[in-house]
Amino acid sequence: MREREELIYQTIAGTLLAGRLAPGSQLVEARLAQIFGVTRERVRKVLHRLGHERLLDVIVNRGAFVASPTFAEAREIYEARRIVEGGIAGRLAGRLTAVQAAALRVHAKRELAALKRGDRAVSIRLSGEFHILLAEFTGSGFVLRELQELVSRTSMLVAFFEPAAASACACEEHGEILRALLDTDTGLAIKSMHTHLSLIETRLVPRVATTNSTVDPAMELRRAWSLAAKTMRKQRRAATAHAR
Amino acid sequence: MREREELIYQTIAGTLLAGRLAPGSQLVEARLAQIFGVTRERVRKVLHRLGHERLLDVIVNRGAFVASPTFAEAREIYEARRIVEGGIAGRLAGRLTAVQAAALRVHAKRELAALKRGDRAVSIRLSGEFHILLAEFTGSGFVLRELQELVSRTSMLVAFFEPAAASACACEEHGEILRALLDTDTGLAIKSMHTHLSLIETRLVPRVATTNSTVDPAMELRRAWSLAAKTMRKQRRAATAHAR
DNA sequence: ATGTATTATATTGTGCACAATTTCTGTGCG
DNA sequence: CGCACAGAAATTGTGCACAATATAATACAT
Repeated sequence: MREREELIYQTIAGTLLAGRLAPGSQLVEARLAQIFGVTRERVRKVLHRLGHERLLDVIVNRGAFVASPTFAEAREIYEARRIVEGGIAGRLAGRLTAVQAAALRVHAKRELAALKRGDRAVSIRLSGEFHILLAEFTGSGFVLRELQELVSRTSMLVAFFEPAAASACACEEHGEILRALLDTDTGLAIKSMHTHLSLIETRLVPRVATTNSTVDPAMELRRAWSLAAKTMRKQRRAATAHAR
Repeated sequence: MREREELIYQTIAGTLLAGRLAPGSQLVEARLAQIFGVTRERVRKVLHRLGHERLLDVIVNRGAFVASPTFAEAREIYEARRIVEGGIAGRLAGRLTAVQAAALRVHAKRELAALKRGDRAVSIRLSGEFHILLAEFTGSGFVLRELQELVSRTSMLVAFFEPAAASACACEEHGEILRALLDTDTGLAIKSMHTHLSLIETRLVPRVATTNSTVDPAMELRRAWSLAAKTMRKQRRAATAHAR
């Protein structure tokens, strides 16, 4: 029962992060409960958790709504990232262990490869992971969690404000950051991180009230849920097969 | 009813932050509900929230326990602070507005005054607020919230690992940070913030299993609650008096 | 005496029914 | 037509009873 709740969380969060749900639309507890085949209390808890993480706006006595970030909020998120990732870069510069440096180098190589063969999906994923990787290398669980939250919210912003196309970090910039980190030039590392994030930020374009997709959010979630359930069954089957 | 819940949260959080509760001791829902005069569900929600903020360890099917941080975790918190406050300092250096600079200057003056007249309570409060103030000046609500959480956890650590005495930041160090921020020397600002935090960290002393205070945590909370209720009544009376 | 199975107790977790609140809808009135 | 207002409908919020679980206590066998 407990893992079911986690799976529901993952499903809703994933759908949200992918930007498949229209900002401002309400997620009705009873409806979702029916879809996921659980009681309302389970859904309720998940919704409040997502509210705490600011992926949903939950308003008392009114319900949970898909967050509809303003452009100003978007810029605030990027500013926050400059601050904490700047801090990370500053702390990491000249202090990377050999294995960390190696890991970053192979990561950079994979990024480049994905880019060259035009695999956009992988490219996006890897370019996000680069930043997470740096956070991990600080050794601070707190910092890691924070950055994960920031990256999550960034994904949501990108889905709403970025005109369909690019959305992977420019991978040479990652290379440059890595080079600065390997050197002992703290100032350069911070600066290249700052400019990198600012560059990504400029890709956002302010648009007014995107009232697109009048679709019922429940529909989208039902789809995501059936998909999740299917992959779970597959995994479970593989696990039991492997257990022999 | 809603404000009651918030007041309960504040009461427990405050007692926790002051280090009045023995690490590891359990907070039983039913007991607290009785003390605070609410149903178990209200208390339950507050406890889980505190768990999310890591002031309590909540374990499924077992309950909520006062966090008992290890020394290693303590050091991790300080490292996290170096990273994010380093980031803040780096972002703020040479960018403070006139009013921000002024505010920091009067703050520094007040700190010095409190220190000189030996008012330890005010001194501690002000030295904490200095850091929060800097976070505010980034203009990022996210960063502010993060730092507040870090400072909260620091308070708890100090209560457990610091040998009774000092626990206010050395105020000349704040002065030095301020000076670096007013200048445009980013590197210096970051460095002075780092050394400042490291210096505070060295005041912690690792001690094993402080099995002190076998007192019932509920007792302590009852006391805190009656105090909170009293001050609330006083405030309310003042408010109605003022309304005439 | 010691270790183990078993019952008892204490505590948390959950479903459900109902209360409280907000939103929608229709109606009367100017 | 516009607007206030009352009632209905939809939705969230909460207390409570009981289920599930973990811990403590007890009995029992070796």
